Amino acid sequence: MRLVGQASHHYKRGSLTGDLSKAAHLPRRERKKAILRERLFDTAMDLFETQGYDGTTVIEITERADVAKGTFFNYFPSKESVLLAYHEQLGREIHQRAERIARTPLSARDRFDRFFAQVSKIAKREKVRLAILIRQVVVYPGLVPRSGTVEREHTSWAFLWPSVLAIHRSFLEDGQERGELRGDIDSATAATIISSIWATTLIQWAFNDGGFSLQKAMSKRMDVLFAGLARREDS
Amino acid sequence: MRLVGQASHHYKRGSLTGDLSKAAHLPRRERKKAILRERLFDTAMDLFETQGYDGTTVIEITERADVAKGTFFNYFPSKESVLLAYHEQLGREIHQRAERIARTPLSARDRFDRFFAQVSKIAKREKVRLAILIRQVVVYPGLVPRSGTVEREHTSWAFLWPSVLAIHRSFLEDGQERGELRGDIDSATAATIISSIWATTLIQWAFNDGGFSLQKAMSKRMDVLFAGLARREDS
DNA sequence: TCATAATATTGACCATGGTCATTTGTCAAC
DNA sequence: GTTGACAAATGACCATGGTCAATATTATGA
Repeated sequence: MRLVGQASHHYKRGSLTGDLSKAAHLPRRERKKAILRERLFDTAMDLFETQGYDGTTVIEITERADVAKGTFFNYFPSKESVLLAYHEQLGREIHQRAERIARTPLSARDRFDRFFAQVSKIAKREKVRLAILIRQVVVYPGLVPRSGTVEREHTSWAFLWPSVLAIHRSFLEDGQERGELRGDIDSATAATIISSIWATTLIQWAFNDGGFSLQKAMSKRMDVLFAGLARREDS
Repeated sequence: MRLVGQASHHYKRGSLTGDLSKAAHLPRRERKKAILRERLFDTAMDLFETQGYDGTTVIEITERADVAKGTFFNYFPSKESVLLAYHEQLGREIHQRAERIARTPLSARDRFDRFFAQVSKIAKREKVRLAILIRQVVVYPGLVPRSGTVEREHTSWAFLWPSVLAIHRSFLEDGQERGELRGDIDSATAATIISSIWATTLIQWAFNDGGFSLQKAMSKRMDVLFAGLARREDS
């Protein structure tokens, strides 16, 4: 238990909602509300990071944020939902990178490799928090995206899957390089496979306290996936 | 929430510990202890199945089993640990099948297919319980096997991974068919990939209330894995 | 049969996540 | 200013998972 992490505070505050810069023109009530939510989020995540999720009580959070216990639940429906907010934030950041990569003229494999590099960087930065997230809510039904048809098919790792899907699709739709991937595999299947491998690798990495190179491990597995398990005649 | 399932009671009782048949010659104390543990396990799982995990309190379990609340914690260190016991039981059953298949003279793909068929059957039988298990503890660190070196590398889905590994290894060590799989892929990597795909597929299936053919879905994904994502020159 | 030790059962007790009626604060209209 | 309507903060309260010292039960030996 416990998962006490070294308190690394290089986390960019204020990124929970992108609106906080715009928040200046909001009515005072709204502005204060947003600020307090942010403060609760930051306080909670900091405590999670230093004391672990289970080792942190809601009262600790609210005392440090200097509000009453009940106030916390005005802003977050549950203790766990703080992690859900974190999950969304992480997903947004990752997806932004993915979208940029999807527009880059590279081979399929190179696009994925670049994506892995980016995610690895983020994972390294978020190590402790990621481990907490994984332990606590990764398979949680609350993370299942309920929107689109395709999305509904995917159950966990909501924060990776859309990005992988975007990259894979971009490749298929990208006339100039069509044909480098097998055409008979639908995007959803490919994305599911890739992100499930990612998920497993990330879990291993997080629980291993970052004891191996995430990028190398993932690259090795992608080698296998690209080339296939079966022995090839032409080799 | 809730996950109320149709109460399907075709679950073989008394299989929590294989010793229960032998239990007849145990001293009375030991025998009673084993029986009570079994009763608590069965009662708990039945309630989980009908009312969901969160919808069942420990008091409900103990009242139905006609003991005091504290007694429960003499037999299980936590409510969740009932699910851990279930997880182990499931793992044992699956692994037995895997070992038998590993000794069967079939091609690599056929061995895996047969294994999938078996697991699919078990999954169908255990549908509700499996969903509960997944929701509650699948990624839980308590499930990480801490023994062997290789095992420690794998983080979740402990109940699938050893089986997949066994089959894959059996194939590699099986002289008569060596060469059908690429030889440069180590067993652990292959097993990780396969079981992570399995995990994702199972999660999707369980949360989809068994709304698609587990076997077909898995087969499709294995096709991709065996052939590889990259376009092949010789096709 | 009794005394003693070993073990199992019990329920009062605690900590904590979460609820909700009540209180406090904010803002606009007059 | 004063008032009233709305929103937010508050902490007493509840439910439940888990602990533990006290009690009851069973086994053993004389």
